[in-house]
Amino acid sequence: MSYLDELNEAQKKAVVKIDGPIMVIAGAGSGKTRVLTYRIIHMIENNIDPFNILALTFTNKAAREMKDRISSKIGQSEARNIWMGTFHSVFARILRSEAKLLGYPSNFTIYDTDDSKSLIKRIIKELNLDDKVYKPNLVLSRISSAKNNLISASNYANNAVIQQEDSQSRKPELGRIFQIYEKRCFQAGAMDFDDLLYKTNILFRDFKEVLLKYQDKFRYILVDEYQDTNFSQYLILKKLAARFENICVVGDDAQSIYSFRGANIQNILNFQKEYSDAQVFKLEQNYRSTQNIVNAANGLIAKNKEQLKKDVWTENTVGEKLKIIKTLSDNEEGFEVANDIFYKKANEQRANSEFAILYRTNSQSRAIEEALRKKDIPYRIYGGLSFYHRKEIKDLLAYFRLAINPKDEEALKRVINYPKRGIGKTTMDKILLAANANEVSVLDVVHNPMQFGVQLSSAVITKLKSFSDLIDSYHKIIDKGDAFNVASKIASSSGILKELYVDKSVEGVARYDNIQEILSGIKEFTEQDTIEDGIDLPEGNDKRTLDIYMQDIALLTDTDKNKGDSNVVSLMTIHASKGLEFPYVYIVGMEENLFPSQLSINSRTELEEERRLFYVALTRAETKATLSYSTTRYRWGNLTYAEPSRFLQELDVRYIDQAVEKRGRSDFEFNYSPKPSTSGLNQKPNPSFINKTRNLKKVATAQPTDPNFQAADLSNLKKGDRVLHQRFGKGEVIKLEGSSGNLKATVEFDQVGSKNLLLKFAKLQIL
DNA sequence: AGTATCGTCGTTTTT
DNA sequence: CGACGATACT
Repeated sequence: MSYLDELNEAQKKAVVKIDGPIMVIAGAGSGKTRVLTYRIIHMIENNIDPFNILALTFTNKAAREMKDRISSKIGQSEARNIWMGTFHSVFARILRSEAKLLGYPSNFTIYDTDDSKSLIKRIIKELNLDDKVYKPNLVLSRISSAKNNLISASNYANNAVIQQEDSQSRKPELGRIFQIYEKRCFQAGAMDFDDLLYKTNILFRDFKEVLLKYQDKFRYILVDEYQDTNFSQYLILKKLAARFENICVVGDDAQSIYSFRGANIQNILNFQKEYSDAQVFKLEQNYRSTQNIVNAANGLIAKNKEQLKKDVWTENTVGEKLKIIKTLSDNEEGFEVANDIFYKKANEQRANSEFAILYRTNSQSRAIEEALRKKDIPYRIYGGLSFYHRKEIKDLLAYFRLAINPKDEEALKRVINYPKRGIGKTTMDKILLAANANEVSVLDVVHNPMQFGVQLSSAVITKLKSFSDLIDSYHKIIDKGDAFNVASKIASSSGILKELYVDKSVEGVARYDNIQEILSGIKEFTEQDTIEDGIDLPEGNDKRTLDIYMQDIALLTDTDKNKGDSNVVSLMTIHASKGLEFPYVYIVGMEENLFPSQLSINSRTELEEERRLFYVALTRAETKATLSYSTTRYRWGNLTYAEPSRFLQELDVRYIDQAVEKRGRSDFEFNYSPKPSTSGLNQKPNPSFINKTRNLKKVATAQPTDPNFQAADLSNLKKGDRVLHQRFGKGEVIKLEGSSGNLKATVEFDQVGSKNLLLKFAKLQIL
């Protein structure tokens, strides 16, 4: 029983109580993964059959790592029988084996967000609706949240309250779009991400014997990151656990950061109400971070109202205080961060892999990357545009998808004219229309357009025929060989390889390389003996065919890819950093309207979520956290002013290196003249630095800066005033907002359009 | 049918 | 800025 000695008292309690409903509230860095792992080991040591254990994690990577640890303690032959994976991958697997009951083929396609969006765009167009009113993104998120709350398309369309809501927002057709969307997915043999959960609920609701089967199988259920589950997931768990009630959820309400995806923090807050005999254990000792980091994070999160009480503490050293870097541009911010890393590496012999740079939005990575490259610091971006989302990869995968599931409409649309086959837009419009009218798959129509009343020239019909023959031939060989064999056959005979090979441009070569990379990935898959997503092959099925490969990667994200333990600096969004830890963490872009995001600052709950996000970011750091902000930043192509984030001021000054410069101080001005700075690192550029590093056009079109340009007293500025700005020229004030000392004006400039200006920065004269 | 060019619009965050 | 769609031209 040596493994129990590796746990503290609280952890031990959470591990040894095997039966009944249990909630573990695990503070950041408190050994949550260890508890989950040891708990499973403990269960197996106590003769619980691994076949009866279901462990749900947030990422496939987390599942794989946990499985590896368990394997190393109890052996792979036992560990492999545990069902372990994300909600999506586990229930996708169940749905595949029960698909027939729902009228789906077991090789159904999983539509990713791009597929869903493209289908929605198509439907909006077919209905002749205005896509400025029915924005595809908005429609998709409406549908998504409906599904996550188990509202079906027909429920949605027939619900009076929803209807009224949608009419009021001038979008009465949302229900109709939803219904068509659902129908089209079904006809294409496709489920989107939300369907994987939604249809699981339907399956368990409508087929009691199926539910019973899985209840009986999964007698012990463990859920990681419970704070980020949504209603649909909650209900699946509730149903599965109803019979034995051996459910253990682990999470931290302070780290709930996925409400935009339907995650409902109430799930964790209400667990005790749900299971009245639930035992609750709290893990409060932090093993990860220094006292300064833990204390700073505690003080911050205390500002949130809604949370379970806990008291995170650490025995670690006090450590260095948090450092705050102020810069004058986003480029300079990148420079300072790269510089800091450079010196830490040199002076303290740190490895690249000890550093992480975290940001709120993916677009912030650019400036950072540039700076790291200049300093020759190797880095890797996690998340962002995933490998699997690159155009050439998606094109090739679309052929695979179509070969596996010939009804897959989105895949077909993608490749029917790539490489060029002379099948254009008009032809496709006719075909899609006919497919819908006749309720058959698109490929059926392609195969025989006349039969469905499509008028086309015989030349086009021949082209269509040869395409559908091609797909048919792929479909026939899909399980007639190993994945690599079939994949390379498709890659070359479809013409994709050739298309990219002849393109000798830099991008073309890169694309060709990417195709080679995915093919060698498939080769690797063909040769390995277990599947890397944390779920092993169904018993008795050890064929390494292309359709199994596609199932394997459909739900993989970039973060899941194991790119070796190469020694590089990690760049990622804060969301992607959840669950990770690094000795040195840089959190960049600590600015109002960026972090917290401007979309969140008007609602208490959303602002609290941003604060939790900051909490997550801070608590990734083991040794030192460095925060940075810039007073200006390029946003969608033009320069904007930025104020330091309110979160900086929420940090207790006792834990930071240098007092945060309070907003409203006069030395915050953009027109900054070099003067002694407290940080040393901060003082370098004058404003020209900002322009030089950007494109030269901007400098050329800008008004020359007049050093004698004086700002007027703006305290009497009001709406409708005409003003003069030294760079933007003349304009009219159309809006004023904010409190005095912090006033923001929206000015419609005659030449350059509308700009938001902070009056304490902007040099304006009233005309 | 295919290509070139222009205008539009947007951004959190991801399974 | 950059992706994408609509438009106009070859």
